[in-house]
Amino acid sequence: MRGQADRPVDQTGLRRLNLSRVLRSLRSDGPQSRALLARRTGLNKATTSSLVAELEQRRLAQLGAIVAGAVGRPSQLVELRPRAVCGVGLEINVNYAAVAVLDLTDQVLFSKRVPLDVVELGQVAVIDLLAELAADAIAVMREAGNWVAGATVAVPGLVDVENGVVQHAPNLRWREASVAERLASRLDLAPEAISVDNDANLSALAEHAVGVAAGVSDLLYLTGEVGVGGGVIADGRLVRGATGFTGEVGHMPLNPAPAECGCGRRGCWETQVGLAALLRAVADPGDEVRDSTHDLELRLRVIAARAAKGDARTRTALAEIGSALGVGASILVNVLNPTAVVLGGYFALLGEWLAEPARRELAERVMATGSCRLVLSDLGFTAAVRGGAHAALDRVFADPSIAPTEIVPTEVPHLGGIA
Amino acid sequence: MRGQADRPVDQTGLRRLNLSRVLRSLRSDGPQSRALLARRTGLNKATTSSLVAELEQRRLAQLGAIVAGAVGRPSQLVELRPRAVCGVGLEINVNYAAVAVLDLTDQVLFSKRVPLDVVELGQVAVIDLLAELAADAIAVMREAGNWVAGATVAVPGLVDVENGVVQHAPNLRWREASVAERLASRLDLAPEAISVDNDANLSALAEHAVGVAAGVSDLLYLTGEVGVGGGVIADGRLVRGATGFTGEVGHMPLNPAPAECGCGRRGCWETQVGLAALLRAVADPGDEVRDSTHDLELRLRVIAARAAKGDARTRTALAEIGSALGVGASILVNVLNPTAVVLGGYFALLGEWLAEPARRELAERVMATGSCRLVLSDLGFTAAVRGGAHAALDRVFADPSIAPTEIVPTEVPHLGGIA
DNA sequence: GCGACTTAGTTTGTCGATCCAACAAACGAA
DNA sequence: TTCGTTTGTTGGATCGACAAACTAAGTCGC
Repeated sequence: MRGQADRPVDQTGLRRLNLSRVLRSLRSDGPQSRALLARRTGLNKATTSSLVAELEQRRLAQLGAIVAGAVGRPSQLVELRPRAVCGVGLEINVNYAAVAVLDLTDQVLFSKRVPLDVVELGQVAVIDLLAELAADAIAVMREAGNWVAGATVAVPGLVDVENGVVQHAPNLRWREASVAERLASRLDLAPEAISVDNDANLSALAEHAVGVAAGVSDLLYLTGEVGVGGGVIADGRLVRGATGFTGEVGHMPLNPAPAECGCGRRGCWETQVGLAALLRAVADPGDEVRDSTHDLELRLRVIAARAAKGDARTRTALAEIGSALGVGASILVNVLNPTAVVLGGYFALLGEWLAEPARRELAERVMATGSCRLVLSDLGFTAAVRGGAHAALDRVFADPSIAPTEIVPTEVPHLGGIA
Repeated sequence: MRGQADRPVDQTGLRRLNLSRVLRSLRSDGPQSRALLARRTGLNKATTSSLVAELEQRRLAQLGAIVAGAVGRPSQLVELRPRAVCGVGLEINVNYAAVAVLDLTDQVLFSKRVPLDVVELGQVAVIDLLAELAADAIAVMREAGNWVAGATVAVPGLVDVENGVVQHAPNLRWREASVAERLASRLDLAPEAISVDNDANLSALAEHAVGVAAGVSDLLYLTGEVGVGGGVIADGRLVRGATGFTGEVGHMPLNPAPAECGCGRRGCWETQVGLAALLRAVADPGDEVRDSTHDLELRLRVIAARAAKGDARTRTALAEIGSALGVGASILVNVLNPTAVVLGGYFALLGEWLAEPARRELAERVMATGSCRLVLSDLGFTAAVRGGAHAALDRVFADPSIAPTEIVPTEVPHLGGIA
């Protein structure tokens, strides 16, 4: 549900493009005067004023404080308008569904997470439940007078982004699920405003936009879940690959011990650093942390607590997994040469014990020494929804003219009593 | 020597963009009528005519055959103009320097290759020699009335593309070489028309543009030289990474036998599939193919001949290297999910024996089964220069208005004798 | 062989977006 | 208080694309 070509062919297209330039400058450079905005965008002062006026009417920007103190006429700041235009991020995972709504300033306006058993419920019921969740959030937003720019669904699996179809999500046991279509029929949103993407991709976007790697234009996101997911951002753009498989890093054949993997192959990286490998390494069967009926996050905290206490087995296991993580990451870093590797999912939760061994391997194996740092995500399990909301908002930043204009009561000028 | 931001801010910028759209459509869709061009670009017929006229004046396009036979008025084809505007590709490698000049239709207008010992000559002498080579080519072009759009130098090493500086080229023993600057002072070209890039990157561009993977927008290029180089194109764009190290795939730690690598580490992929590994595997010391005073291409042909004859040692060695190539490639394919993997350098020359074992490993290890094919480059050792020439021409495709207008004698309309 | 139809390309006038230059507004500095 | 500086607005001027009407040049059907 994307894919219109770049088409600034006529003057209105040019206007769209310049509106976008100004809006994006407000996002990346913060509040600033129209004069500065003009210098930064290379546009004329007069044009900039006109563009800002239009952004105001579309409720995307607003005039703020007046800054005096310097030589010359004081300037009035232009800033992104909070709580007026928002984007909806949705997520389906094995154990839960979630929503988050962000505004243009990346403020969270709404957030909800419900546990559920996706495999048991089945595709249709889950999507309908997600639609309800989304509809609620959208209703709340509209009641508050906000305009909803769009919604993006994060799914752990292979997604045909163009058509909004989940092609294969092994952990959900889904195949060929037309998520966007089904959602569109249940939500009061334009079809092109609804999209679906891989969860690691969206998490990478979130880290790029607001997380620990904000503004980094080349980054690699690695998340430890049931599998191992990867999201790649190169030169500020998400890399999806020819068929959307980019980031299927869990199945790199790296494990020297040819352990069997769920994918049918042997020696996959996942068999070293996946969640199953972690649990097997830190505890025997029957241990509470291996009881999958318990909440994953709680079990991970138990593991973290044991490591903190100095439990030898736990520490050794985490150190080994950290090393394996570093070895795999070093390969990716040599190929992609990112500025930062961001660890998410359980990697972030146990990062305190995983990061150091991983960094050691990286330092030893990476060619571009010193140019890449390894950091832990602080978005936790909300990275995907935030990324989704951000992706939805990106539609507005790319083309601000899709935002509706406020119906301004056209100030009929008083003509001194004449009709 | 690049990096102006995207700046279609005013109407002339819009015009530039539309000129580019038309020109690129001519490249990708071939000769076509103005009416069809208008439908394809989404521009108005009148606008398209005007744009084509300007492209004609800049000698980028020309009117060609008239196509009749269908209902309606016959159409006149518009096509890229051959032999009028050209780009220069340059290459420095360990044993040779090379030039190639291409026109807009990818025709080779000039080509030359001179053997030399780069290490012995030293930076300054080599660059000066390259400048001479380039100056000759440019002189020939200008004599023929052609306009030279720019020149791009391919270097086997890490390049700061922005500033045209070779930061480190181990095989050349170069460090911090201001190639672009030095070349600019010796060539009659604008500084911004001269750029430098990694040879594998440019080769990947060549394969993307004219080679076996023409038009493929997600591809991985792997070249076997002294080291192993990689070039990544994702979504039609070259991926360079944060510091230009993208494609340093030779040093992925994959070799289970921890053989020592030139980089100081152990177990690098290069120690399995690099040229040194090949030569060691196929022949004992003293064998003619290991005599580095001979031309590499000839020695490779000897190896190919032995394999063709059925020599057991050669065949076994090639099969093993092919497998190792496949294992490494599978990792990259899982990460990047390209449509095609193109093998260049010595991989292509010995491709007949390397490809099959490599394909077997790929088939076994790649997640996105069936979506990626492995092919051999047919550009041989000219891939880098061709890619360079293409990169130079890309400046024109991106902004046709940089091409000079032909001085057309402005037809003063006869005003019936009145002064 | 002729008119009806179809498609290619041009001409003319209009619209719209940006730019430029002049100007008003509001302040600091001397 | 005056001068210089900077912000933001106003009123043409310019330029590029578009729409619609028109000319050109063929095919098709009878």
